[in-house]
Amino acid sequence: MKANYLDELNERQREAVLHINGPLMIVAGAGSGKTKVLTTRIAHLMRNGVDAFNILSLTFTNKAAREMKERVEKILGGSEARNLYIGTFHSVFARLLRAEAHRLGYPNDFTIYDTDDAKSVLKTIINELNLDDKHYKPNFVYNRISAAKNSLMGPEEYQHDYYVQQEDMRANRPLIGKIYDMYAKRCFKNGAMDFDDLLFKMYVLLKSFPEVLHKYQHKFKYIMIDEYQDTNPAQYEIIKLLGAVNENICVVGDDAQSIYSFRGATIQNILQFEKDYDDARVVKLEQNYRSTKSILNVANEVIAHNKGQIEKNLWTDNQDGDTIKLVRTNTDNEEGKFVADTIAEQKLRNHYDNRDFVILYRTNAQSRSFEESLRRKAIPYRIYGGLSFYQRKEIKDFVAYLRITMNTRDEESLKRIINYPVRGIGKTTIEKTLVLSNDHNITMWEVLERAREFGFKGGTLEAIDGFVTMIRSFQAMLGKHNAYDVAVNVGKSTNIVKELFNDKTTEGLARYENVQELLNSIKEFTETPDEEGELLDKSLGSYLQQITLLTDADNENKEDSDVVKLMTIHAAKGLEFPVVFTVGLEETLFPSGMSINTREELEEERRLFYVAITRAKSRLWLTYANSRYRFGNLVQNEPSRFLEEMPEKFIDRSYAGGGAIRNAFGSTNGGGWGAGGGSNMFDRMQKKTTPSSPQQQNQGPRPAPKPATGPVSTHVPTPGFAPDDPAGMEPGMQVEHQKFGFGTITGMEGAPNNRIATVVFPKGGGEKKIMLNYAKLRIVR
DNA sequence: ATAACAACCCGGATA
DNA sequence: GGGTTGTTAT
Repeated sequence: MKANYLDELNERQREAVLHINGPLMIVAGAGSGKTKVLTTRIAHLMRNGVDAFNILSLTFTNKAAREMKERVEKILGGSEARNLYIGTFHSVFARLLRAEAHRLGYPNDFTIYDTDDAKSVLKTIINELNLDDKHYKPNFVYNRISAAKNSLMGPEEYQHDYYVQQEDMRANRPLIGKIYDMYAKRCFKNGAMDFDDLLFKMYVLLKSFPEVLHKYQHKFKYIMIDEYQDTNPAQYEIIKLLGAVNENICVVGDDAQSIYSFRGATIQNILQFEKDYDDARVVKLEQNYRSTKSILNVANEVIAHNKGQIEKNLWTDNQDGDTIKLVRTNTDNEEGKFVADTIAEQKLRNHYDNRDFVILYRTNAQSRSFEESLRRKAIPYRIYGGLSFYQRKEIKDFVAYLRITMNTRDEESLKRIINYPVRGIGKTTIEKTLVLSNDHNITMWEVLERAREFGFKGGTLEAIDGFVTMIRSFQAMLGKHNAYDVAVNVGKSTNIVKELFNDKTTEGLARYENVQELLNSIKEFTETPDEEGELLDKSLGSYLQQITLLTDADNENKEDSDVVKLMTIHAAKGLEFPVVFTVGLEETLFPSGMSINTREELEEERRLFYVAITRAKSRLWLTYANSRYRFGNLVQNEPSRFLEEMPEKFIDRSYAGGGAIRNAFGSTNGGGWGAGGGSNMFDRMQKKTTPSSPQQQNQGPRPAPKPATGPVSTHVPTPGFAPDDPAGMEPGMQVEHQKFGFGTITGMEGAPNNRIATVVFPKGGGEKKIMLNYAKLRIVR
């Protein structure tokens, strides 16, 4: 062990580390060395005689857990760190529940349903109730149920809670309680828990079985919680229960970075900590080691617009650094192009690698224009988020076989693969099985097992028996072979691997490779020592429960490859990058149009902006576009209100054109470039510029980012551009297009209600087919 | 049964 | 625009 581990800490950090017994709250500002303090504290506890087996450390992401474990190991040197119980709330509780599930009537190998599984179950139930799933949208219902569970409200209470019922009535969806009830029963019948159940049932378990609570209270004598500001009431109550005896609870958080209220998190948990534990020690980490003064000052001033923060003054010894660059472009595509150009330029000018850059956006859908522009410039990139590996269809299909092998109650998985690959068990048979299972109150699997008895005949009976025999053969393997051998056998017996192998299309090839990758991951799982806790559980059931809790970001193998990263701001929390582009800073997008109705919502958006800013170590670009495509049509947004909240001193607005942005803010016509607005004004105030590409402007002595290619498709529409009725358009006419500029209609085809014009745009890339219902054209003459 | 095509929906962030 | 679901044609 490093003897001098305390020397590497500043005074505040040391204070936090040295506190051993009793409740402790560490208020850790962005970039203040939070992880270092947490890991050093764990090491310090162990140094002072605390057994690793008695330490529980909970995080929100697998990545944070992994990192913490590695760093503790590094400080301690030995292998003792292996005995620590470090993991995400969900994965730790899944493991504990796995050990205790029988008490709740669940199989120990219960299935964990991800969001898609859960919504699919909900859709089934909604249809069973003869409700319209356009009105009772599974997504909406799921969110309601999720919120209920996160505040520890079961179906009974939900249906009898006056306030909740009022809400559902007002939303004209009075039957959500009924759906919740059926959903809970269905999940139980299926032997399945969804993500929220992992918290909810954990609470129920501890509350209902004092001996279980007692056991874990004495096992986990020291508890640490990372990102405490993101805990929800369920997590809060569980922590409180577990820590009630020893009260050795150490929470770390930053109220300024609370961005998960949609997941039920309540900022109250951190604000109230001192009231919950009256002898709590509070330590504030206020020195930032990450960012330049410019960046930090901007961040501080932005967050100061929120009310009711824990008082703190984040400061840094780092140098002033560059100003923050504010960039306005005409369209989302130009925004993408600007960012790609700037990355290329910065790589040359300041010798950055691709891995030094991150592009942060509010919504995943924004990634498209950046992907395109990066690809065009041959800059390698990777998008984080979106579909996780385990959400791909071919993987879910394969995993469904494994799930049904472990847990035959799992109806969702059964339905998924009962006729995949096709084996002659069609819709009618499945329906019949379903009805029988409901009538006799048994699982579908039990119906299939007793198919003959239930009157199935001929080819159908044969097919069913074949299926049952096959699944049983997998189950028989479990005792004698490891998870990998079982999985390989599943691939063979079902013919899935062969079938994918024979598919020579590009997608088929990718699917085949994905399944191979799945098999590899199972192999790796069975062969490597356990990551988390002392439970050396290498079973297939354990594997299945873990993978559902993995996200895209946990695909770490490409972690340090030299690529530009693209992700949502949410996904970037806890990370840092030398150069950050925060994009799409427009009203209705960021802040989201859905979160501007209450102060609470808006403040959370602002905290999100704060998180985005504080990811940057040395350079920060903020970009926004006058107009962008959203759901297929062009919309125009004003610059984000957050841009007004930044101190002028540290901002370089010359990229955007200082006049232009101020005009947009003060504009009475409201639009970024409405009639007589934006572009006109912009022209007037920047006489020397070419109006076609405002993002390339360079006002000061500072060198401009010089995009390598000229503005090919950049066209600034005529002031007052408004589309004309397509009905009046005929070949020969001169028209104007928002992007392609002026052109001539040379041909017309298609039905009267869906006419397609052929238009030649001399400056906009030649001949194009324009669907008149979609693209807006202005008739010039 | 599958492929090709039309209709429809989406409002967001995640373990 | 893009992804998914439903419908129709072969």
